[in-house]
Amino acid sequence: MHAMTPLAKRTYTLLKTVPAGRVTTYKALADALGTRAYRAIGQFMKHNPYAPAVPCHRVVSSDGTIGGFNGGITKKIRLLRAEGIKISKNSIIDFPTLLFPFPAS
DNA sequence: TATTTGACCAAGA
DNA sequence: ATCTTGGCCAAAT
Repeated sequence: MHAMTPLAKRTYTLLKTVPAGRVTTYKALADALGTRAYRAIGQFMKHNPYAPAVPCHRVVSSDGTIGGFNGGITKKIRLLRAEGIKISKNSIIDFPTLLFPFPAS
Protein backbone atom coordinates (compact mmCIF):
# COMPACT_ATOMS: atom_id res chain seq x y z
CA MET A 1 0.00 0.00 0.00
CA HIS A 2 1.27 3.43 -0.87
CA ALA A 3 1.01 6.19 1.64
CA MET A 4 -2.11 8.16 0.81
CA THR A 5 -2.09 11.86 1.59
CA PRO A 6 -5.09 13.09 3.59
CA LEU A 7 -6.43 15.27 0.81
CA ALA A 8 -6.26 12.46 -1.73
CA LYS A 9 -8.06 10.10 0.61
CA ARG A 10 -10.81 12.62 1.34
CA THR A 11 -11.21 13.31 -2.37
CA TYR A 12 -11.74 9.64 -3.21
CA THR A 13 -14.15 9.21 -0.31
CA LEU A 14 -16.25 12.17 -1.37
CA LEU A 15 -16.28 11.16 -5.01
CA LYS A 16 -17.68 7.76 -4.13
CA THR A 17 -20.88 9.51 -2.98
CA VAL A 18 -21.64 10.72 -6.51
CA PRO A 19 -24.27 8.36 -7.96
CA ALA A 20 -24.41 6.96 -11.48
CA GLY A 21 -26.11 9.28 -13.91
CA ARG A 22 -24.82 12.39 -12.14
CA VAL A 23 -21.55 14.29 -12.50
CA THR A 24 -19.36 16.61 -10.47
CA THR A 25 -16.41 18.85 -11.29
CA TYR A 26 -12.83 19.21 -10.15
CA LYS A 27 -13.70 22.54 -8.63
CA ALA A 28 -16.87 21.32 -6.91
CA LEU A 29 -14.87 18.58 -5.22
CA ALA A 30 -12.19 21.03 -4.10
CA ASP A 31 -14.82 23.44 -2.87
CA ALA A 32 -16.64 20.77 -0.88
CA LEU A 33 -13.32 19.73 0.65
CA GLY A 34 -12.44 23.28 1.62
CA THR A 35 -9.39 23.60 -0.62
CA ARG A 36 -8.51 25.36 -3.83
CA ALA A 37 -6.37 22.56 -5.19
CA TYR A 38 -8.44 21.87 -8.31
CA ARG A 39 -5.36 20.95 -10.25
CA ALA A 40 -4.05 18.57 -7.62
CA ILE A 41 -7.43 16.82 -7.68
CA GLY A 42 -6.97 16.27 -11.40
CA GLN A 43 -3.78 14.44 -10.54
CA PHE A 44 -5.56 12.29 -8.00
CA MET A 45 -8.03 11.27 -10.68
CA LYS A 46 -5.19 10.42 -13.03
CA HIS A 47 -3.67 8.09 -10.46
CA ASN A 48 -6.97 6.72 -9.16
CA PRO A 49 -5.75 3.57 -7.39
CA TYR A 50 -9.34 2.52 -6.65
CA ALA A 51 -10.78 2.48 -10.17
CA PRO A 52 -13.50 1.63 -10.95
CA ALA A 53 -14.78 1.77 -7.35
CA VAL A 54 -14.04 5.48 -7.38
CA PRO A 55 -15.98 6.86 -10.38
CA CYS A 56 -13.41 9.29 -11.73
CA HIS A 57 -15.22 9.31 -15.07
CA ARG A 58 -17.99 11.34 -13.40
CA VAL A 59 -15.62 14.24 -12.81
CA VAL A 60 -15.78 16.86 -15.57
CA SER A 61 -14.66 20.45 -16.07
CA SER A 62 -16.47 23.42 -14.57
CA ASP A 63 -17.67 24.62 -17.95
CA GLY A 64 -19.41 21.32 -18.67
CA THR A 65 -16.81 19.94 -21.05
CA ILE A 66 -15.47 16.44 -20.56
CA GLY A 67 -12.03 17.17 -19.15
CA GLY A 68 -9.42 14.43 -19.29
CA PHE A 69 -9.18 10.72 -18.79
CA ASN A 70 -6.36 8.26 -18.44
CA GLY A 71 -6.54 6.20 -21.62
CA GLY A 72 -8.45 8.77 -23.66
CA ILE A 73 -11.62 10.80 -23.30
CA THR A 74 -13.41 8.53 -25.76
CA LYS A 75 -13.54 5.91 -23.06
CA LYS A 76 -14.80 8.44 -20.54
CA ILE A 77 -17.59 9.48 -22.89
CA ARG A 78 -18.61 5.86 -23.40
CA LEU A 79 -18.83 5.29 -19.64
CA LEU A 80 -20.95 8.40 -19.13
CA ARG A 81 -23.30 7.55 -21.97
CA ALA A 82 -23.76 4.11 -20.45
CA GLU A 83 -25.20 5.91 -17.41
CA GLY A 84 -27.65 7.86 -19.51
CA ILE A 85 -25.67 11.07 -19.78
CA LYS A 86 -25.83 12.76 -23.19
CA ILE A 87 -22.76 14.35 -24.66
CA SER A 88 -22.27 16.50 -27.74
CA LYS A 89 -19.13 18.20 -28.99
CA ASN A 90 -17.26 17.16 -25.85
CA SER A 91 -19.73 18.83 -23.53
CA ILE A 92 -22.41 17.51 -21.20
CA ILE A 93 -26.01 18.10 -22.26
CA ASP A 94 -28.09 19.63 -19.47
CA PHE A 95 -24.97 19.97 -17.36
CA PRO A 96 -26.37 22.13 -14.51
CA THR A 97 -29.17 19.64 -13.91
CA LEU A 98 -26.90 16.61 -13.82
CA LEU A 99 -24.41 18.25 -11.49
CA PHE A 100 -24.55 16.47 -8.14
CA PRO A 101 -25.01 18.81 -5.15
CA PHE A 102 -22.80 17.86 -2.23
CA PRO A 103 -24.49 18.20 1.17
CA ALA A 104 -23.68 21.54 2.74
CA SER A 105 -21.33 21.39 5.69
C1' DT B 1 15.29 22.55 -0.39
C1' DA B 2 14.09 24.19 -5.17
C1' DT B 3 11.92 23.55 -9.52
C1' DT B 4 8.64 21.62 -12.61
C1' DT B 5 4.35 19.61 -13.80
C1' DG B 6 -0.71 19.03 -14.29
C1' DA B 7 -7.52 14.95 -16.24
C1' DC B 8 -8.01 23.06 -13.64
C1' DC B 9 -10.18 27.83 -13.53
C1' DA B 10 -11.42 32.65 -14.58
C1' DA B 11 -10.79 36.59 -16.94
C1' DG B 12 -8.98 39.08 -21.24
C1' DA B 13 -8.07 39.95 -26.04
C1' DA C 1 -16.48 31.17 -29.96
C1' DT C 2 -11.39 30.20 -29.65
C1' DC C 3 -6.92 31.25 -27.74
C1' DT C 4 -3.71 33.16 -24.25
C1' DT C 5 -2.34 34.44 -19.63
C1' DG C 6 -1.82 34.38 -14.86
C1' DG C 7 -3.03 32.16 -10.78
C1' DC C 8 -3.78 28.31 -7.92
C1' DC C 9 -2.06 24.08 -4.88
C1' DA C 10 -0.40 19.42 -4.01
C1' DA C 11 2.94 15.86 -5.83
C1' DA C 12 6.71 14.37 -8.17
C1' DT C 13 11.52 14.96 -9.55
